[in-house]
Amino acid sequence: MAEPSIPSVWAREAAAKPAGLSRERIVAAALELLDAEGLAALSMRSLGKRLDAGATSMYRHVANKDELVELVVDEVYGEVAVPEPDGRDGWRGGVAAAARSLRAMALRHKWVTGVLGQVGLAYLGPNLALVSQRMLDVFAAGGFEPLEADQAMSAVTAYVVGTATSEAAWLDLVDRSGKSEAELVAGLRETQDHLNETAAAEVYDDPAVYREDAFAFGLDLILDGLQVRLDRRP
Amino acid sequence: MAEPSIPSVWAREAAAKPAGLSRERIVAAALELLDAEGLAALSMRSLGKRLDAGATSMYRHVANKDELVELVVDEVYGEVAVPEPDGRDGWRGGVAAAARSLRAMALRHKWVTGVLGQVGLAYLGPNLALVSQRMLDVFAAGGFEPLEADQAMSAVTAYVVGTATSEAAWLDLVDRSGKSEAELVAGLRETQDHLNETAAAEVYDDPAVYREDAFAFGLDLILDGLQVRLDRRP
DNA sequence: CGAGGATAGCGCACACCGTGCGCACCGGGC
DNA sequence: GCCCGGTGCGCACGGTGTGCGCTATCCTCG
Repeated sequence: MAEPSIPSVWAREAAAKPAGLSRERIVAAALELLDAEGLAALSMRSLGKRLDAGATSMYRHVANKDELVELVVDEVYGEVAVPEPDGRDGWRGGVAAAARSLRAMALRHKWVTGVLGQVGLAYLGPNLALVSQRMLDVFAAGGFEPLEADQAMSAVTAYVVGTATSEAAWLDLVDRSGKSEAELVAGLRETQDHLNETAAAEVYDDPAVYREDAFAFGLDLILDGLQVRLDRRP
Repeated sequence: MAEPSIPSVWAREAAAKPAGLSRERIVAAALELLDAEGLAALSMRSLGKRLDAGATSMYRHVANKDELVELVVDEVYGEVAVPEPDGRDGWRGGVAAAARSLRAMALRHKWVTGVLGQVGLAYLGPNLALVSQRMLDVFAAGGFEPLEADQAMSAVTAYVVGTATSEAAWLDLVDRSGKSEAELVAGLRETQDHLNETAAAEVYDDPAVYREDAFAFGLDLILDGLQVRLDRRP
């Protein structure tokens, strides 16, 4: 108010609203929108609204909606942490940590798995490539041959992504239903007569804990399988 | 041609164009369309055209487009073959066969993985439920406890679906590009400097064989891991 | 300082989407 | 013969991604 007019105007322009669009700002806004409202709620129009921009203004900075989404996917891949090769937990600890980090990312951004199924990422971004490379390094440091390392990495990521996909879909269903996870399980068990599979899960108080244990179980299977392969060496 | 006229007319009505819409006919047409042109090409309008029907005529038989898609998904799950428990290949052979069958189905219908990522199948259809149940039976017959069997099945299907998702996306990209798989790999290796992961794959003449070997590798990891668990028993 | 060209943003328009609604028709029971 | 439940359809509405051409702004060069 009573500030000297010139700097205050400048400051307000710069701080409150970055004014100009830019690739970064667009990607950041899209990420916010996706996290807050899900994949279906991301449209160029809604994104424009969030940026105080017109519906087609983003096309100066981004070729497609598809390209935009790929950029956001790569952005969140930047959150995945892969330990250094030769870390003190060995290859097994390193791979497990990376897998958990990937899973955590996918559950933090429940829409990613939906995108992975939909769009065959045309050009994998730098962050995704980095994660792959670093996982390969961990396997290599563990003594796996390049071909083995490649296939092992594919197996681990396929498992993690597969798990996360089904979990994300389930969680999405849960909070679209409005009920709690436990209630919904109970309800399903009534309507579907054969579901003795999840019957096994009822010993768990907390469904989230069950899901986490199930994930760890499957991950251990793969890691044990890799260990077997290592032990069979000359 | 020279048939008695009355039965021939009747036959033509019944065989050539079933005339009336029905859930089955709609689902069958949707499946054809999906297999032929992919998920993006399925719209109520295009489906109506294929059925010589109006765009909204299907809504008498199907609640939603989402429900329709779920029906089609369950339909193709009917193609998945799970061996009898106690088959002569043991639990390991049975699970492997089921996994291969599931993978083959997903690659025959490249759009399914896209759907699995998108829609949290609200009510799993009978065929899907049957496949799950039969896989559980195979594990049970192999001596796994119910909880273990449940988690093992989840792990295997997560791995298979995860693999199929990334393969389907890749294959989709391939034939959208118009080039051959080998050409596209070569092209990508030039633009992306770090891809020494797939570098390992170049020893293979046939990319399809590589993909199959990679799948078998990961599946064996899981099965070995399960064997370890079994051997560790009292 | 003034002019000119690049570029960002926007509004409009187009073709397409899922789907609610009410009308027309048609086959079977009283 | 009449009625009536259900089937199919056309229309319309609000939404989508995005191509196109206008305007306004800002940077550069004379």
